[in-house]
Amino acid sequence: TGMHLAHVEQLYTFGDRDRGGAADGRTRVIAVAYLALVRERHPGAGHSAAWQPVYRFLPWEDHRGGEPALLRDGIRPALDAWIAGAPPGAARRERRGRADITFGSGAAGWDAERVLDRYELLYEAGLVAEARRGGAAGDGGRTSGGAGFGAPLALDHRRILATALGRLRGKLKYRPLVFELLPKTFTLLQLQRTVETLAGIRLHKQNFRRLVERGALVEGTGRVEPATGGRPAELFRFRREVQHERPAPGVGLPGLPAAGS
Amino acid sequence: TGMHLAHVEQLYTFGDRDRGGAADGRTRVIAVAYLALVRERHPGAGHSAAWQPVYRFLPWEDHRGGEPALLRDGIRPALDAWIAGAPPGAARRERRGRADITFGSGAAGWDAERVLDRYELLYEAGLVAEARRGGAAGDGGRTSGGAGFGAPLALDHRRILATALGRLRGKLKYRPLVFELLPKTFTLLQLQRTVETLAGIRLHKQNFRRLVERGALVEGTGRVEPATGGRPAELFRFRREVQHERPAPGVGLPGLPAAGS
DNA sequence: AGGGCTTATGCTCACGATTAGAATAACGTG
DNA sequence: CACGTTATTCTAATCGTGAGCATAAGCCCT
Repeated sequence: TGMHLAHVEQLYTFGDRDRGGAADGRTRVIAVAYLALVRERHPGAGHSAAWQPVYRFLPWEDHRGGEPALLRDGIRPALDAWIAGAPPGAARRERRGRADITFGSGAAGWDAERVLDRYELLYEAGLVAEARRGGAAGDGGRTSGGAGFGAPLALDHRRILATALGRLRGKLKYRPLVFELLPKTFTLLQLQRTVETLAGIRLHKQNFRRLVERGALVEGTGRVEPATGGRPAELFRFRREVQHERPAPGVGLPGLPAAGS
Repeated sequence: TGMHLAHVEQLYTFGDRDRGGAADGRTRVIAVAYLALVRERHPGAGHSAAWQPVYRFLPWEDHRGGEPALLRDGIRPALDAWIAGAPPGAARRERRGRADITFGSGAAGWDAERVLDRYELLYEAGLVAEARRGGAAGDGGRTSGGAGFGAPLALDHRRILATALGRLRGKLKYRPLVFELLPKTFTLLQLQRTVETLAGIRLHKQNFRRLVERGALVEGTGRVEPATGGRPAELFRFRREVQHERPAPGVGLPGLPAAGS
Protein backbone atom coordinates (compact mmCIF):
# COMPACT_ATOMS: atom_id res chain seq x y z
CA THR A 1 0.00 0.00 0.00
CA GLY A 2 3.00 2.28 0.16
CA MET A 3 2.17 3.35 3.68
CA HIS A 4 4.42 3.52 6.70
CA LEU A 5 3.59 0.73 9.14
CA ALA A 6 3.57 2.10 12.66
CA HIS A 7 3.18 -1.38 14.07
CA VAL A 8 3.28 -4.88 12.58
CA GLU A 9 2.73 -8.28 14.04
CA GLN A 10 2.03 -11.69 12.70
CA LEU A 11 -1.61 -12.57 13.05
CA TYR A 12 -2.23 -16.15 12.09
CA THR A 13 -1.63 -18.58 9.30
CA PHE A 14 -4.79 -19.52 7.53
CA GLY A 15 -4.85 -22.75 5.61
CA ASP A 16 -8.20 -24.46 5.70
CA ARG A 17 -8.60 -27.25 3.22
CA ASP A 18 -11.18 -25.35 1.18
CA ARG A 19 -9.25 -22.13 1.10
CA GLY A 20 -8.90 -21.51 -2.62
CA GLY A 21 -6.34 -23.55 -4.56
CA ALA A 22 -7.12 -26.18 -7.14
CA ALA A 23 -10.52 -27.79 -6.86
CA ASP A 24 -8.95 -31.23 -6.99
CA GLY A 25 -7.69 -30.74 -3.42
CA ARG A 26 -4.09 -31.39 -4.47
CA THR A 27 -2.77 -27.94 -3.73
CA ARG A 28 -3.45 -25.95 -0.63
CA VAL A 29 -3.13 -22.19 -0.40
CA ILE A 30 -2.02 -20.88 2.93
CA ALA A 31 -2.00 -17.24 3.93
CA VAL A 32 0.35 -15.93 6.60
CA ALA A 33 -1.59 -12.88 7.71
CA TYR A 34 -0.04 -9.84 9.36
CA LEU A 35 -1.73 -7.09 11.28
CA ALA A 36 -0.40 -3.56 10.88
CA LEU A 37 -1.37 -0.18 12.24
CA VAL A 38 -0.86 2.92 10.14
CA ARG A 39 -1.27 6.58 10.84
CA GLU A 40 -1.89 7.77 7.31
CA ARG A 41 -5.39 7.90 5.94
CA HIS A 42 -4.65 7.21 2.30
CA PRO A 43 -2.52 4.67 0.44
CA GLY A 44 0.60 5.91 -1.30
CA ALA A 45 0.41 7.15 -4.86
CA GLY A 46 0.13 4.42 -7.46
CA HIS A 47 -1.39 1.93 -5.07
CA SER A 48 -4.88 0.68 -5.66
CA ALA A 49 -5.68 -0.11 -2.04
CA ALA A 50 -8.58 1.73 -0.48
CA TRP A 51 -9.52 2.47 3.09
CA GLN A 52 -12.47 0.53 4.44
CA PRO A 53 -14.11 0.81 7.83
CA VAL A 54 -13.85 -2.47 9.69
CA TYR A 55 -17.38 -2.28 10.97
CA ARG A 56 -18.72 -2.45 7.42
CA PHE A 57 -17.74 -6.10 7.48
CA LEU A 58 -18.38 -6.84 11.14
CA PRO A 59 -21.27 -4.48 11.90
CA TRP A 60 -22.37 -6.37 15.00
CA GLU A 61 -19.07 -5.51 16.65
CA ASP A 62 -19.70 -1.78 16.97
CA HIS A 63 -21.42 -1.06 20.29
CA ARG A 64 -20.34 2.53 20.63
CA GLY A 65 -23.89 3.70 20.24
CA GLY A 66 -25.30 0.98 22.43
CA GLU A 67 -26.28 -2.39 21.08
CA PRO A 68 -26.66 -2.01 17.30
CA ALA A 69 -30.15 -2.43 15.93
CA LEU A 70 -28.87 -5.08 13.55
CA LEU A 71 -28.05 -7.23 16.53
CA ARG A 72 -31.41 -6.86 18.17
CA ASP A 73 -33.57 -7.06 15.07
CA GLY A 74 -31.50 -9.23 12.80
CA ILE A 75 -28.86 -11.37 14.41
CA ARG A 76 -30.43 -12.38 17.71
CA PRO A 77 -33.69 -13.54 16.07
CA ALA A 78 -31.70 -15.44 13.46
CA LEU A 79 -29.63 -17.03 16.18
CA ASP A 80 -32.76 -17.96 18.06
CA ALA A 81 -34.02 -19.69 14.96
CA TRP A 82 -30.71 -21.49 14.64
CA ILE A 83 -30.92 -22.59 18.25
CA ALA A 84 -34.48 -23.75 17.80
CA GLY A 85 -33.34 -25.69 14.76
CA ALA A 86 -31.30 -28.05 16.88
CA PRO A 87 -32.88 -31.16 18.32
CA PRO A 88 -34.16 -30.52 21.84
CA GLY A 89 -31.92 -31.51 24.69
CA ALA A 90 -28.18 -31.29 24.94
CA ALA A 91 -27.61 -30.11 21.37
CA ARG A 92 -29.96 -27.19 21.77
CA ARG A 93 -28.62 -26.24 25.18
CA GLU A 94 -25.15 -26.31 23.69
CA ARG A 95 -26.14 -23.88 20.97
CA ARG A 96 -27.91 -21.59 23.40
CA GLY A 97 -24.94 -21.62 25.75
CA ARG A 98 -22.55 -20.66 23.00
CA ALA A 99 -24.80 -17.90 21.73
CA ASP A 100 -25.32 -16.52 25.22
CA ILE A 101 -21.64 -16.44 25.98
CA THR A 102 -20.37 -15.05 22.72
CA PHE A 103 -23.14 -12.52 22.16
CA GLY A 104 -23.61 -11.75 25.82
CA SER A 105 -27.29 -12.40 26.19
CA GLY A 106 -26.90 -14.38 29.39
CA ALA A 107 -25.72 -13.27 32.77
CA ALA A 108 -22.40 -12.07 31.42
CA GLY A 109 -22.32 -8.94 29.31
CA TRP A 110 -20.73 -8.20 25.98
CA ASP A 111 -17.11 -9.32 25.84
CA ALA A 112 -15.51 -7.11 23.23
CA GLU A 113 -12.62 -9.50 22.67
CA ARG A 114 -14.70 -12.48 21.53
CA VAL A 115 -14.76 -11.31 17.93
CA LEU A 116 -13.63 -14.57 16.45
CA ASP A 117 -16.00 -16.64 18.56
CA ARG A 118 -18.88 -14.55 17.35
CA TYR A 119 -17.80 -14.81 13.74
CA GLU A 120 -17.47 -18.56 13.98
CA LEU A 121 -20.88 -18.86 15.50
CA LEU A 122 -22.43 -16.81 12.71
CA TYR A 123 -20.55 -18.89 10.18
CA GLU A 124 -21.84 -22.13 11.63
CA ALA A 125 -25.32 -20.72 11.78
CA GLY A 126 -25.06 -19.81 8.11
CA LEU A 127 -25.54 -16.11 8.80
CA VAL A 128 -22.61 -14.76 6.84
CA ALA A 129 -22.59 -15.00 3.07
CA GLU A 130 -19.39 -17.02 2.80
CA ALA A 131 -20.81 -19.80 4.96
CA ARG A 132 -22.70 -21.18 1.98
CA ARG A 133 -19.67 -21.15 -0.27
CA GLY A 134 -17.73 -23.15 2.31
CA GLY A 135 -18.62 -26.46 3.83
CA ALA A 136 -20.65 -25.30 6.81
CA ALA A 137 -24.29 -25.81 5.97
CA GLY A 138 -25.30 -24.44 9.32
CA ASP A 139 -28.55 -25.91 10.44
CA GLY A 140 -29.11 -28.13 7.47
CA GLY A 141 -28.77 -25.31 5.00
CA ARG A 142 -31.40 -23.10 6.57
CA THR A 143 -29.96 -19.65 6.31
CA SER A 144 -31.35 -16.22 6.95
CA GLY A 145 -32.45 -16.09 3.36
CA GLY A 146 -30.60 -12.83 2.66
CA ALA A 147 -26.99 -12.49 1.69
CA GLY A 148 -25.83 -12.70 5.30
CA PHE A 149 -24.78 -10.04 7.74
CA GLY A 150 -21.94 -7.66 6.93
CA ALA A 151 -20.73 -6.47 3.54
CA PRO A 152 -19.55 -9.33 1.32
CA LEU A 153 -15.92 -10.41 1.38
CA ALA A 154 -13.94 -12.93 -0.65
CA LEU A 155 -12.77 -16.29 0.64
CA ASP A 156 -12.08 -16.36 4.36
CA HIS A 157 -11.26 -12.68 4.57
CA ARG A 158 -13.95 -11.93 7.11
CA ARG A 159 -12.48 -14.60 9.34
CA ILE A 160 -9.08 -12.99 8.98
CA LEU A 161 -10.58 -9.62 9.82
CA ALA A 162 -12.33 -11.04 12.87
CA THR A 163 -9.09 -12.61 14.02
CA ALA A 164 -7.33 -9.29 13.65
CA LEU A 165 -9.93 -7.24 15.47
CA GLY A 166 -10.09 -9.69 18.34
CA ARG A 167 -6.33 -9.72 18.65
CA LEU A 168 -6.15 -5.95 18.55
CA ARG A 169 -8.79 -5.55 21.22
CA GLY A 170 -7.05 -8.04 23.44
CA LYS A 171 -3.67 -6.48 23.04
CA LEU A 172 -4.92 -3.00 23.80
CA LYS A 173 -5.13 -4.02 27.42
CA TYR A 174 -1.49 -4.70 27.94
CA ARG A 175 0.30 -2.92 25.12
CA PRO A 176 0.20 0.77 24.29
CA LEU A 177 -0.80 0.16 20.69
CA VAL A 178 -3.37 2.93 20.35
CA PHE A 179 -0.68 5.53 20.17
CA GLU A 180 0.48 4.14 16.84
CA LEU A 181 -2.74 5.44 15.39
CA LEU A 182 -2.52 8.95 16.79
CA PRO A 183 -0.50 12.03 15.88
CA LYS A 184 2.41 13.15 18.05
CA THR A 185 0.17 15.16 20.31
CA PHE A 186 -3.47 14.58 21.03
CA THR A 187 -6.14 15.33 23.57
CA LEU A 188 -7.29 12.73 26.00
CA LEU A 189 -10.66 12.64 24.32
CA GLN A 190 -9.06 11.87 20.98
CA LEU A 191 -7.20 9.05 22.67
CA GLN A 192 -10.36 7.80 24.27
CA ARG A 193 -12.30 7.93 21.01
CA THR A 194 -9.61 5.92 19.29
CA VAL A 195 -9.67 3.26 21.96
CA GLU A 196 -13.44 3.21 21.82
CA THR A 197 -13.38 2.76 18.07
CA LEU A 198 -11.12 -0.24 18.36
CA ALA A 199 -12.88 -1.69 21.37
CA GLY A 200 -16.29 -1.01 19.92
CA ILE A 201 -17.66 0.23 23.22
CA ARG A 202 -17.98 3.51 25.08
CA LEU A 203 -15.80 4.19 28.10
CA HIS A 204 -16.28 6.26 31.22
CA LYS A 205 -14.46 9.49 30.58
CA GLN A 206 -13.15 10.30 34.03
CA ASN A 207 -12.01 6.78 34.71
CA PHE A 208 -10.32 6.51 31.36
CA ARG A 209 -8.41 9.66 32.12
CA ARG A 210 -7.39 8.36 35.50
CA LEU A 211 -6.21 5.07 34.07
CA VAL A 212 -4.09 6.70 31.41
CA GLU A 213 -2.62 9.29 33.71
CA ARG A 214 -1.96 7.00 36.64
CA GLY A 215 -0.31 4.57 34.26
CA ALA A 216 2.02 7.39 33.26
CA LEU A 217 1.37 6.54 29.63
CA VAL A 218 1.16 10.17 28.61
CA GLU A 219 2.61 13.47 29.63
CA GLY A 220 1.06 16.85 29.11
CA THR A 221 2.67 19.34 26.81
CA GLY A 222 1.85 22.83 27.95
CA ARG A 223 -0.22 23.49 24.85
CA VAL A 224 -3.95 23.24 24.43
CA GLU A 225 -6.29 22.34 21.61
CA PRO A 226 -8.83 25.16 21.49
CA ALA A 227 -11.38 23.77 19.02
CA THR A 228 -13.06 21.26 21.25
CA GLY A 229 -16.46 22.87 21.38
CA GLY A 230 -16.12 23.53 25.07
CA ARG A 231 -13.27 24.17 27.41
CA PRO A 232 -9.96 23.75 25.56
CA ALA A 233 -8.22 20.45 26.18
CA GLU A 234 -4.56 19.98 27.00
CA LEU A 235 -2.48 18.27 24.36
CA PHE A 236 -0.67 15.16 25.53
CA ARG A 237 2.22 13.14 24.20
CA PHE A 238 2.83 9.40 24.46
CA ARG A 239 5.62 8.52 26.85
CA ARG A 240 7.35 5.88 24.77
CA GLU A 241 9.62 5.13 27.71
CA VAL A 242 6.90 3.27 29.60
CA GLN A 243 7.54 0.28 27.42
CA HIS A 244 10.86 -0.02 29.20
CA GLU A 245 9.49 0.80 32.60
CA ARG A 246 6.56 -1.43 33.31
CA PRO A 247 5.76 -4.97 32.23
CA ALA A 248 2.23 -4.52 30.89
CA PRO A 249 1.24 -1.00 29.99
CA GLY A 250 -1.92 -0.50 28.02
CA VAL A 251 -5.13 1.39 28.39
CA GLY A 252 -7.34 -1.40 29.57
CA LEU A 253 -10.82 -2.31 28.58
CA PRO A 254 -13.39 -2.84 31.28
CA GLY A 255 -15.52 -5.90 31.72
CA LEU A 256 -13.02 -8.60 32.48
CA PRO A 257 -11.09 -8.60 35.74
CA ALA A 258 -8.39 -10.82 34.26
CA ALA A 259 -8.89 -13.93 36.36
CA GLY A 260 -11.87 -16.21 36.51
CA SER A 261 -14.57 -14.24 38.23
CA THR B 1 3.83 -39.15 18.43
CA GLY B 2 0.77 -41.38 18.45
CA MET B 3 -0.65 -39.58 21.46
CA HIS B 4 -4.11 -38.20 21.98
CA LEU B 5 -4.07 -34.42 21.86
CA ALA B 6 -6.22 -33.05 24.66
CA HIS B 7 -5.84 -29.53 23.27
CA VAL B 8 -4.37 -28.09 20.10
CA GLU B 9 -3.92 -24.56 18.90
CA GLN B 10 -1.84 -22.88 16.27
CA LEU B 11 1.14 -21.18 17.77
CA TYR B 12 2.96 -19.13 15.20
CA THR B 13 4.50 -19.41 11.78
CA PHE B 14 8.24 -19.19 11.88
CA GLY B 15 10.04 -18.16 8.76
CA ASP B 16 13.10 -16.09 9.41
CA ARG B 17 15.38 -15.65 6.47
CA ASP B 18 18.13 -17.74 7.99
CA ARG B 19 15.85 -20.54 9.10
CA GLY B 20 17.38 -23.54 7.38
CA GLY B 21 16.82 -24.00 3.65
CA ALA B 22 19.41 -23.61 0.95
CA ALA B 23 22.41 -21.49 1.82
CA ASP B 24 21.98 -19.51 -1.37
CA GLY B 25 18.93 -17.81 0.17
CA ARG B 26 16.72 -18.89 -2.73
CA THR B 27 14.45 -21.14 -0.73
CA ARG B 28 12.90 -20.33 2.57
CA VAL B 29 11.67 -22.93 5.04
CA ILE B 30 8.69 -21.92 7.10
CA ALA B 31 7.31 -23.84 10.04
CA VAL B 32 3.69 -23.55 11.09
CA ALA B 33 4.00 -24.52 14.73
CA TYR B 34 1.19 -25.93 16.82
CA LEU B 35 0.94 -26.22 20.57
CA ALA B 36 -0.75 -29.30 22.01
CA LEU B 37 -1.44 -30.55 25.50
CA VAL B 38 -1.46 -34.27 26.18
CA ARG B 39 -2.32 -36.30 29.22
CA GLU B 40 -0.21 -39.35 28.46
CA ARG B 41 3.33 -39.55 29.65
CA HIS B 42 4.81 -41.66 26.88
CA PRO B 43 4.61 -41.59 23.08
CA GLY B 44 2.68 -44.37 21.36
CA ALA B 45 4.43 -47.59 20.39
CA GLY B 46 6.65 -47.30 17.36
CA HIS B 47 7.21 -43.59 17.76
CA SER B 48 10.64 -42.27 18.44
CA ALA B 49 9.58 -39.11 20.25
CA ALA B 50 10.72 -38.71 23.82
CA TRP B 51 9.46 -36.65 26.71
CA GLN B 52 11.60 -33.68 27.67
CA PRO B 53 11.10 -31.25 30.52
CA VAL B 54 10.65 -27.74 29.17
CA TYR B 55 12.84 -26.21 31.82
CA ARG B 56 15.83 -28.15 30.52
CA PHE B 57 15.83 -25.73 27.61
CA LEU B 58 14.59 -22.63 29.40
CA PRO B 59 16.03 -23.13 32.89
CA TRP B 60 15.73 -19.47 33.84
CA GLU B 61 11.95 -19.74 33.56
CA ASP B 62 11.46 -22.02 36.56
CA HIS B 63 10.96 -19.93 39.70
CA ARG B 64 9.07 -22.50 41.69
CA GLY B 65 11.93 -22.77 44.13
CA GLY B 66 12.54 -19.06 44.22
CA GLU B 67 14.83 -17.35 41.76
CA PRO B 68 17.04 -20.03 40.22
CA ALA B 69 20.72 -19.86 41.04
CA LEU B 70 21.52 -19.86 37.34
CA LEU B 71 19.77 -16.54 37.05
CA ARG B 72 21.58 -14.92 39.92
CA ASP B 73 25.02 -16.36 39.29
CA GLY B 74 24.99 -16.82 35.55
CA ILE B 75 22.49 -14.82 33.60
CA ARG B 76 22.28 -11.56 35.49
CA PRO B 77 26.07 -11.06 35.57
CA ALA B 78 26.24 -11.92 31.88
CA LEU B 79 23.48 -9.45 31.16
CA ASP B 80 25.28 -6.82 33.20
CA ALA B 81 28.33 -7.37 31.06
CA TRP B 82 26.20 -7.06 27.95
CA ILE B 83 24.73 -3.83 29.25
CA ALA B 84 28.15 -2.48 30.10
CA GLY B 85 29.26 -3.40 26.59
CA ALA B 86 27.00 -0.78 25.08
CA PRO B 87 28.25 2.76 24.59
CA PRO B 88 27.31 4.95 27.57
CA GLY B 89 24.18 7.01 27.24
CA ALA B 90 20.93 6.17 25.56
CA ALA B 91 22.06 2.82 24.15
CA ARG B 92 23.14 1.57 27.55
CA ARG B 93 20.02 2.85 29.27
CA GLU B 94 17.96 1.11 26.62
CA ARG B 95 19.66 -2.19 27.31
CA ARG B 96 19.29 -1.82 31.05
CA GLY B 97 15.65 -0.91 30.71
CA ARG B 98 14.90 -3.96 28.64
CA ALA B 99 16.78 -6.25 30.98
CA ASP B 100 15.07 -4.79 34.04
CA ILE B 101 11.62 -5.20 32.56
CA THR B 102 11.98 -8.63 31.10
CA PHE B 103 13.98 -10.15 33.94
CA GLY B 104 12.27 -8.19 36.63
CA SER B 105 15.23 -6.61 38.34
CA GLY B 106 13.70 -3.17 38.50
CA ALA B 107 10.70 -1.96 40.38
CA ALA B 108 8.42 -4.49 38.74
CA GLY B 109 8.75 -8.11 39.68
CA TRP B 110 9.01 -11.24 37.58
CA ASP B 111 6.38 -11.38 34.86
CA ALA B 112 5.94 -15.05 34.11
CA GLU B 113 4.42 -14.40 30.70
CA ARG B 114 7.39 -12.57 29.22
CA VAL B 115 9.07 -15.78 28.13
CA LEU B 116 9.65 -14.71 24.56
CA ASP B 117 10.95 -11.28 25.55
CA ARG B 118 13.48 -12.92 27.81
CA TYR B 119 14.55 -15.37 25.15
CA GLU B 120 14.99 -12.65 22.61
CA LEU B 121 17.06 -10.62 25.01
CA LEU B 122 19.33 -13.58 25.71
CA TYR B 123 19.59 -14.20 21.99
CA GLU B 124 20.62 -10.65 21.28
CA ALA B 125 23.08 -10.75 24.13
CA GLY B 126 24.57 -13.90 22.65
CA LEU B 127 23.80 -15.94 25.74
CA VAL B 128 22.11 -18.89 24.05
CA ALA B 129 24.13 -21.23 21.88
CA GLU B 130 22.10 -20.70 18.73
CA ALA B 131 22.76 -16.96 18.77
CA ARG B 132 26.18 -17.55 17.25
CA ARG B 133 24.86 -19.73 14.48
CA GLY B 134 22.39 -17.03 13.51
CA GLY B 135 23.08 -13.47 12.60
CA ALA B 136 22.93 -11.86 16.02
CA ALA B 137 26.45 -11.22 17.14
CA GLY B 138 25.20 -9.75 20.40
CA ASP B 139 27.63 -7.25 21.74
CA GLY B 140 30.15 -7.48 18.94
CA GLY B 141 30.51 -11.20 19.34
CA ARG B 142 31.34 -11.12 23.01
CA THR B 143 29.50 -14.08 24.40
CA SER B 144 29.49 -15.75 27.77
CA GLY B 145 32.28 -17.98 26.56
CA GLY B 146 30.41 -21.19 27.34
CA ALA B 147 27.89 -22.89 25.12
CA GLY B 148 25.09 -20.63 26.28
CA PHE B 149 22.34 -21.13 28.81
CA GLY B 150 19.90 -24.04 28.49
CA ALA B 151 20.44 -27.41 26.83
CA PRO B 152 21.27 -27.13 23.13
CA LEU B 153 18.51 -27.17 20.55
CA ALA B 154 18.53 -27.17 16.75
CA LEU B 155 17.67 -24.19 14.58
CA ASP B 156 15.14 -21.83 16.15
CA HIS B 157 13.54 -24.50 18.29
CA ARG B 158 14.23 -22.72 21.54
CA ARG B 159 12.45 -19.69 20.17
CA ILE B 160 9.48 -21.84 19.28
CA LEU B 161 9.52 -23.33 22.75
CA ALA B 162 9.67 -19.91 24.34
CA THR B 163 6.76 -18.77 22.21
CA ALA B 164 4.76 -21.78 23.30
CA LEU B 165 5.48 -21.42 26.99
CA GLY B 166 4.65 -17.75 26.97
CA ARG B 167 1.43 -18.39 25.12
CA LEU B 168 0.47 -21.16 27.50
CA ARG B 169 1.14 -19.06 30.57
CA GLY B 170 -0.88 -16.23 29.17
CA LYS B 171 -3.81 -18.38 28.21
CA LEU B 172 -3.97 -20.05 31.60
CA LYS B 173 -5.47 -16.87 32.93
CA TYR B 174 -8.57 -16.88 30.85
CA ARG B 175 -8.96 -20.42 29.60
CA PRO B 176 -9.28 -23.59 31.68
CA LEU B 177 -6.43 -25.32 29.89
CA VAL B 178 -4.78 -26.91 32.92
CA PHE B 179 -7.46 -29.49 33.15
CA GLU B 180 -6.35 -31.00 29.85
CA LEU B 181 -3.23 -32.13 31.65
CA LEU B 182 -4.94 -33.74 34.62
CA PRO B 183 -6.81 -37.00 35.13
CA LYS B 184 -10.58 -37.03 35.51
CA THR B 185 -10.41 -36.44 39.22
CA PHE B 186 -7.68 -34.70 41.13
CA THR B 187 -6.99 -32.93 44.38
CA LEU B 188 -6.74 -29.18 44.53
CA LEU B 189 -3.08 -29.47 45.36
CA GLN B 190 -2.45 -31.51 42.23
CA LEU B 191 -4.23 -28.83 40.26
CA GLN B 192 -2.21 -26.13 41.92
CA ARG B 193 1.07 -27.94 41.30
CA THR B 194 0.22 -28.30 37.63
CA VAL B 195 -0.53 -24.62 37.31
CA GLU B 196 2.65 -23.81 39.17
CA THR B 197 4.67 -25.99 36.86
CA LEU B 198 3.35 -24.19 33.82
CA ALA B 199 3.53 -20.76 35.36
CA GLY B 200 6.95 -21.41 36.84
CA ILE B 201 6.03 -19.76 40.13
CA ARG B 202 4.59 -20.77 43.48
CA LEU B 203 1.06 -19.75 44.38
CA HIS B 204 -0.65 -19.00 47.67
CA LYS B 205 -2.52 -22.16 48.55
CA GLN B 206 -5.59 -20.71 50.23
CA ASN B 207 -6.11 -18.05 47.61
CA PHE B 208 -5.68 -20.50 44.79
CA ARG B 209 -8.34 -22.69 46.31
CA ARG B 210 -10.70 -19.78 46.68
CA LEU B 211 -10.16 -18.65 43.10
CA VAL B 212 -10.85 -22.06 41.68
CA GLU B 213 -13.86 -22.73 43.86
CA ARG B 214 -15.45 -19.33 43.53
CA GLY B 215 -14.98 -19.53 39.79
CA ALA B 216 -16.98 -22.76 39.91
CA LEU B 217 -14.33 -24.39 37.76
CA VAL B 218 -14.46 -27.62 39.75
CA GLU B 219 -16.93 -29.59 41.73
CA GLY B 220 -16.14 -31.98 44.55
CA THR B 221 -16.81 -35.64 44.15
CA GLY B 222 -17.55 -37.14 47.52
CA ARG B 223 -14.38 -39.22 47.40
CA VAL B 224 -11.04 -38.46 48.96
CA GLU B 225 -7.45 -39.17 48.10
CA PRO B 226 -5.94 -40.67 51.24
CA ALA B 227 -2.26 -40.79 50.34
CA THR B 228 -1.46 -37.13 50.72
CA GLY B 229 0.88 -37.41 53.66
CA GLY B 230 -1.48 -35.51 55.91
CA ARG B 231 -5.17 -35.00 56.06
CA PRO B 232 -6.82 -36.67 53.06
CA ALA B 233 -7.84 -34.33 50.28
CA GLU B 234 -11.13 -34.29 48.48
CA LEU B 235 -11.08 -35.31 44.84
CA PHE B 236 -12.47 -32.75 42.42
CA ARG B 237 -13.67 -32.89 38.86
CA PHE B 238 -13.47 -30.20 36.18
CA ARG B 239 -16.82 -28.65 35.37
CA ARG B 240 -16.56 -28.56 31.60
CA GLU B 241 -19.79 -26.60 31.49
CA VAL B 242 -18.13 -23.39 32.65
CA GLN B 243 -16.84 -22.88 29.16
CA HIS B 244 -20.42 -22.20 28.16
CA GLU B 245 -21.29 -20.22 31.24
CA ARG B 246 -18.74 -17.50 31.63
CA PRO B 247 -16.71 -15.53 29.13
CA ALA B 248 -13.23 -15.93 30.58
CA PRO B 249 -12.72 -18.82 32.95
CA GLY B 250 -9.22 -19.76 33.91
CA VAL B 251 -7.23 -20.08 37.05
CA GLY B 252 -5.39 -16.83 36.96
CA LEU B 253 -1.81 -16.01 37.74
CA PRO B 254 -1.05 -13.28 40.19
CA GLY B 255 1.15 -10.31 39.54
CA LEU B 256 -0.65 -8.53 36.76
CA PRO B 257 -3.96 -6.79 37.42
CA ALA B 258 -4.88 -6.84 33.74
CA ALA B 259 -4.87 -3.14 33.01
CA GLY B 260 -1.96 -0.70 33.14
CA SER B 261 -1.13 -0.35 36.78
C1' DA C 1 -22.62 41.49 30.35
C1' DG C 2 -24.62 37.35 31.46
C1' DG C 3 -27.28 32.90 30.88
C1' DG C 4 -26.80 28.56 28.88
C1' DC C 5 -24.44 25.12 26.26
C1' DT C 6 -20.28 22.22 25.74
C1' DT C 7 -16.18 19.86 26.97
C1' DA C 8 -12.27 19.37 30.44
C1' DT C 9 -10.62 18.15 34.76
C1' DG C 10 -10.43 17.03 39.73
C1' DC C 11 -12.31 14.39 43.50
C1' DT C 12 -15.08 11.14 46.43
C1' DC C 13 -17.55 7.04 47.69
C1' DA C 14 -18.87 2.36 47.46
C1' DC C 15 -17.85 -2.10 46.22
C1' DG C 16 -15.54 -6.15 44.82
C1' DA C 17 -11.23 -8.63 44.27
C1' DT C 18 -6.82 -9.84 45.91
C1' DT C 19 -3.00 -10.48 49.30
C1' DA C 20 -1.39 -12.45 53.37
C1' DG C 21 -1.81 -15.09 57.07
C1' DA C 22 -4.18 -17.00 61.39
C1' DA C 23 -6.78 -20.77 62.97
C1' DT C 24 -8.72 -25.24 62.87
C1' DA C 25 -9.50 -30.10 60.98
C1' DA C 26 -8.04 -34.71 59.86
C1' DC C 27 -4.85 -38.06 58.77
C1' DG C 28 -0.27 -41.11 59.59
C1' DT C 29 3.79 -42.12 62.54
C1' DG C 30 6.87 -42.84 66.42
C1' DC D 1 -0.94 -39.57 72.44
C1' DA D 2 2.19 -35.84 70.92
C1' DC D 3 3.86 -34.38 66.50
C1' DG D 4 4.42 -33.53 61.69
C1' DT D 5 1.89 -33.03 57.50
C1' DT D 6 -1.58 -31.55 54.51
C1' DA D 7 -6.49 -29.82 53.99
C1' DT D 8 -9.84 -26.40 54.69
C1' DT D 9 -12.12 -22.29 56.61
C1' DC D 10 -12.05 -17.55 57.77
C1' DT D 11 -10.52 -12.59 58.55
C1' DA D 12 -8.18 -8.15 58.14
C1' DA D 13 -5.88 -4.93 55.24
C1' DT D 14 -5.24 -3.11 50.80
C1' DC D 15 -5.95 -2.00 46.04
C1' DG D 16 -8.40 -1.22 41.69
C1' DT D 17 -12.54 -0.02 39.46
C1' DG D 18 -17.25 1.79 38.42
C1' DA D 19 -20.15 5.62 38.88
C1' DG D 20 -21.19 10.05 39.63
C1' DC D 21 -20.74 14.94 41.68
C1' DA D 22 -18.66 19.30 41.32
C1' DT D 23 -15.97 22.81 39.32
C1' DA D 24 -13.33 25.08 35.40
C1' DA D 25 -13.09 27.26 31.07
C1' DG D 26 -14.20 27.98 26.65
C1' DC D 27 -18.18 29.45 22.99
C1' DC D 28 -22.69 31.32 21.40
C1' DC D 29 -26.68 33.83 21.92
C1' DT D 30 -29.57 37.41 23.55
